[in-house]
Amino acid sequence: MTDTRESGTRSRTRRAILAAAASVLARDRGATLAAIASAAQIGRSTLHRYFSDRQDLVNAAVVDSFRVVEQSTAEAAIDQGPPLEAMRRLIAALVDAGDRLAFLFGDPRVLEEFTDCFEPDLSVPTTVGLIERGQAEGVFDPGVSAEWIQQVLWALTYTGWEAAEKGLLPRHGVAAAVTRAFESGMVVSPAHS
Amino acid sequence: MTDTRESGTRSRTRRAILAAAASVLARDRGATLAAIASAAQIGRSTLHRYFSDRQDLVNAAVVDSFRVVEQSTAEAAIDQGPPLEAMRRLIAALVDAGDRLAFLFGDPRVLEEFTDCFEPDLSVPTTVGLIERGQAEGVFDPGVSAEWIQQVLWALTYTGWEAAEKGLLPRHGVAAAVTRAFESGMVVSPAHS
DNA sequence: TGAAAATGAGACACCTAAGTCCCATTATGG
DNA sequence: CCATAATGGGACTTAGGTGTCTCATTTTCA
Repeated sequence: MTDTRESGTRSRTRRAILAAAASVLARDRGATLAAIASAAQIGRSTLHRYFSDRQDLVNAAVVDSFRVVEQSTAEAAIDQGPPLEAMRRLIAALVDAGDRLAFLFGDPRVLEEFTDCFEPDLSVPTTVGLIERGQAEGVFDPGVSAEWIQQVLWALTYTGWEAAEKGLLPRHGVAAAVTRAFESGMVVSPAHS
Repeated sequence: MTDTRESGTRSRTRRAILAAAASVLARDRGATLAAIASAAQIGRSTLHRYFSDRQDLVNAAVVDSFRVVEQSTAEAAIDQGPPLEAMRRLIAALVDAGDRLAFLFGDPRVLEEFTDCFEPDLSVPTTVGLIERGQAEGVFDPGVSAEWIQQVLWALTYTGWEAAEKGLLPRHGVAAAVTRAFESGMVVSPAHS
């Protein structure tokens, strides 16, 4: 699966670059390659040795971030247990991968360009799958599409990450705030006008 | 308040530029000035006659978008009537101003740079004011800060706009979907684990 | 320890967007 | 109808990021 032909050093450097790219680009999409290299604590020349193009780097960062988020999702075991609890685990996992999610979610066009040429790993349970399971069990709102619920999930998670970034929320309270917002919204009493 | 020293023609052109800038930049932050000028159906030279700098244009677009959103907020009369219904009017208004809101909300750094040097118009009722009023009346969740609720409001509205952009939601259903998500979240039954 | 791998710093040319003028043309308004 | 405002298109320069290359230095590993 992972490249066995790549030396340990190179592999480590590559990871550092991809992580830095996601982190920096999440906060500033127009960030310079020099800025990314600096964040990764490497020289700009070295960056070019790993990724010829800027586009090449962005592509790789997207794929890698996908992989990381997918990994987090997988570790949340969202295909097991009650959907509601699975969702809570998923939210916690997504918040932990905040940088990567912010990078993927932050730019509307990044995702679009890749949803086409991406064949999802079928061995990994999907977020939409969890949502549909929850809808079937009557836990998640069946009145809207699963994709919309997924969008809301990502948006809330991203917002929580951003709020923590700017100090609006404490780091340790993000997952709880997002979960609360996702599950019951912002209105206290059942409000039927 | 508005420039009376500016001719009708210039005023109209200026508005067109600002609207185009918000619309284009909302969808692509790195968009060229030529692209913005093209979207405004004017020449690039003309754009430079109105805004010397790119930064100048962006600043003006932010200020203008603020004004438009503020205007929409004001027309929603959010300081009158039950908070819940006021919020529904506000959401509808924000969705209508989707372009501008997406532009303001889309870039985390745009807002930060301006919150400092911005003195809010005190004659206009504020969103946070509405939220705090609702919290005081026990309608909105008093367990979290008003600012966080505002962030969630904006995030959901933005997500609704974006979903409509990519065809995930029908245009006429955005306000309803956002309102529903804001008020009751995505979970059907009252879920107390 | 010695060879190979990996890196950093810098020099360099290139390209694109940005910003500045200029001039001919069109639209506006008294 | 005419003076003037407003515009569009194009030429031009500038600035900054990008991509390529070289060479000296450091690190890794057998």
